[in-house]
Amino acid sequence: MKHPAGPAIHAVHPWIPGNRDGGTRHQLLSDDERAQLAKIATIVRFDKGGEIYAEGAAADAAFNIISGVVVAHRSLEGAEHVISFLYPGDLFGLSEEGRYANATRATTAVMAYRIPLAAIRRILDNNAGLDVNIIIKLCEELREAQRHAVLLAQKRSTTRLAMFLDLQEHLQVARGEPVSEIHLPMDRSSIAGYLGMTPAALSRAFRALASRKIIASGNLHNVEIIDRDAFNALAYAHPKNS
Amino acid sequence: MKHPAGPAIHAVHPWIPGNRDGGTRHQLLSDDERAQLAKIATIVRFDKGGEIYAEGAAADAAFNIISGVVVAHRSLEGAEHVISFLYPGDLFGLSEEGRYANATRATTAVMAYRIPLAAIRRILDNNAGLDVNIIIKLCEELREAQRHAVLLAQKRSTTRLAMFLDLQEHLQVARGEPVSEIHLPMDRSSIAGYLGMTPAALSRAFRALASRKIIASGNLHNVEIIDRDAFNALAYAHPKNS
DNA sequence: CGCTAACTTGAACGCCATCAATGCTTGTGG
DNA sequence: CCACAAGCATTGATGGCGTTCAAGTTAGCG
Repeated sequence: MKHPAGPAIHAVHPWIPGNRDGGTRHQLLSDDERAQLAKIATIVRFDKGGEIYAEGAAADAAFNIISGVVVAHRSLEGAEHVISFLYPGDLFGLSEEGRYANATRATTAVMAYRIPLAAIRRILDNNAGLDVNIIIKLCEELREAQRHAVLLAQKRSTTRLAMFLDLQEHLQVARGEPVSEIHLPMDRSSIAGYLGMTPAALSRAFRALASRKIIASGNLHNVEIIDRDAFNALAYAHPKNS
Repeated sequence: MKHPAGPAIHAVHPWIPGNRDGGTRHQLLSDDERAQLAKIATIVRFDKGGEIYAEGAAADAAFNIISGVVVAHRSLEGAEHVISFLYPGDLFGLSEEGRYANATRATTAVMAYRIPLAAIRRILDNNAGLDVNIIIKLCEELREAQRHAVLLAQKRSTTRLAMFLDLQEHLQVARGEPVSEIHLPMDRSSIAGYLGMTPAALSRAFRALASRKIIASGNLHNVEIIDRDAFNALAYAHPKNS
């Protein structure tokens, strides 16, 4: 991951039926597409906690993460609602309407490609192969947003937390990282914002799962699932899949 | 709307900066694209309450609504979470992975074009102009899913209801329908499922808004906003827009 | 016109928000 | 390397709000 060849977009393929929950992400861009994008993209760096763009600002570029984690959020009168967590291989700053629909902030140190929107539009108009891949990526983001909504509709905070941990674990698998422990790079208040609850409630939810011997967490950013059956009973109240 | 020329997809344009909340939807397909799709599409009809496809079923076709309203939902152990309401001009059955990710049901009588997925893929590969429009549509669906998540993160049921009514009103404006009253074609339990609460709580929320003279509803499927300022104070706790 | 399903209303319980105080850890400067 | 400070995370007590279950009412459909 030192010297990447250019922007990289990862997604699971929406058409090819994969194993339901073991869906692996593929690189969507060909080598020359990456090279083409690399010519117009610049590499930008953000410190931990740094703002990438503000909600409502004029949208002039999209971003493609090289390393680090970004959190997309909207601030609504005091409280901050987290829209999504973005990882390397993700593309953001695209699904807007002339202006950014939400703010983004680096939740760890971040390196990213910055791709001017005008260039993207130009490529979309000329290049036939690229846009199908963007469609695939958008489908993935859409499915994730809908999963997020399902998560938020749950009433018990332990259920929401279990579903969140399950989601993070799946993402980790898809990225090809080891999964003995679930890694949570973001801080507690970001997780709370994503789950639609307060940090206090989130802390209690962690404690509840830990005291029921379902999870164990040494440090703040790592969680291990001990009782997989009890965990699944919480997280999979819904899709009878797998 | 009697004899349509073929499938029609409506969406607000994500790039052209429109007036923020007065965003009007445009027809995304050219006449010959519609004609081309009409050749491979069949018209199907569903009774009120009829299932269009089940969650997890093999996805073999997408649908484009001609008339009526469809509700996309996922059943999680008893409770039914509503993902979205789909109106004429909407496209669904697309953002999946070989299988449908959620079930859909006609919440009113529905007429729709049924477009085999294989045909869509074939067109996407050959036809350069069509896929940009699908990207636009996907961006719109994505934004809506994210708005839905923001709505679900609200704690007070009256806030969620107000945000929902606001959303429905905007959709009605975008469709070019009169807006003196907000029309709600779906039944209460579908709305409750969309808002992540029980029908009982939804009923109380309606009553609360009515007794505070913010809304008035004669019949079950029509609501009028009486006190616009108080309504906006509830529904717009967040985007400092327009 | 009667039936059935949907919606409303009521009472009690439980969960989460709130507010505030304490404990921990991260980073900074001595 | 240690001490300190500032944020972040946890914990405690209380109250409000929505769920639950049940009964009553309305509306829609044959």
